[in-house]
Amino acid sequence: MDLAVEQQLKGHGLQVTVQRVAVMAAVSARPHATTEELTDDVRSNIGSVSRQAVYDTLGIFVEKGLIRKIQPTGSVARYEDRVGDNHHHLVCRTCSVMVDIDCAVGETPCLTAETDHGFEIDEAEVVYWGQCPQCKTP
Amino acid sequence: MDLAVEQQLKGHGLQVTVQRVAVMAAVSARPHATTEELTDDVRSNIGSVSRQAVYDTLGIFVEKGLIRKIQPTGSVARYEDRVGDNHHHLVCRTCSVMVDIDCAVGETPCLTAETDHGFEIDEAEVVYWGQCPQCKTP
DNA sequence: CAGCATTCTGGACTGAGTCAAGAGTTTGGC
DNA sequence: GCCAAACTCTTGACTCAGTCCAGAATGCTG
Repeated sequence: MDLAVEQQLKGHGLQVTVQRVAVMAAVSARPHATTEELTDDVRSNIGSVSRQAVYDTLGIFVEKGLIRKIQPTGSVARYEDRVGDNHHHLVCRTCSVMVDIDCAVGETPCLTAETDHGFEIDEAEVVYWGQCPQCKTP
Repeated sequence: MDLAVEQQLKGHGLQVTVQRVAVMAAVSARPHATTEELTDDVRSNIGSVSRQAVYDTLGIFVEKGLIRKIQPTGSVARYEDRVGDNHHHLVCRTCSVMVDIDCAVGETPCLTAETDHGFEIDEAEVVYWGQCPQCKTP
């Protein structure tokens, strides 16, 4: 699987380094993790990384479309490796837990606004706010 | 119109102060403004405010449902007074300009995921990413 | 108009994220 | 295999949004 990551990186003209492979692995292993969490995970895998390397790597991955960055209101940046499919997120207002949710309306849903304001829309990001099962007290 | 704001505040058990009225006026006058922009607007209206008063007031208004806070990935917090209706946002990836867009799918759209994961969903927030007319160079 | 609760002010502080320069790795050509 | 050039990582200083706190000021109720 590291081989697959290497191919991905090379395919985008990026050098293959232990840091990058570890960051990609961390994002895959723990979806919706914050930069700090990812840094910790990478450290426990390869010993040490600088914060800057993680930020840098995440930024490049996002730019290349390998991962997605999400930042709901009131949260710090989070990353996930599910790209290309059309899924959205459920966020608990109380505990901030975030879960994936597949869009029920087909391939690229909610893009019904496409024609407005002269914008050229390339992505619809949907966040559902509510209470998770644990937090909605009975 | 200040009277209406006063009624709103009192109705929610809040004291009426010049700062609060001015903050509400600023949010109404300039939708999608950042805290800094709002602070500037308030200052030019009533002379001076502390940053803390603005943060505090905005926080209370959001909590009471008088305004809405939005924070797309990579942006600082922004506020708007359009609440209750169901509209979404178009954000330009290049210049970060943000415009309102009415949902084309009816009253509370995109809530088709309602049944999943045991969440109790109360709001669907939709952000369309793309290029605004100015930024999509021809 | 007096007293109390709420709100505002000012200043110090936190923490995510950025910048920049130099050291260390990768990589592709020899 | 080896070397230079390009890329990437490290380190440390820095920015900036947002928070915390204690004391002063203001709005509200009787």
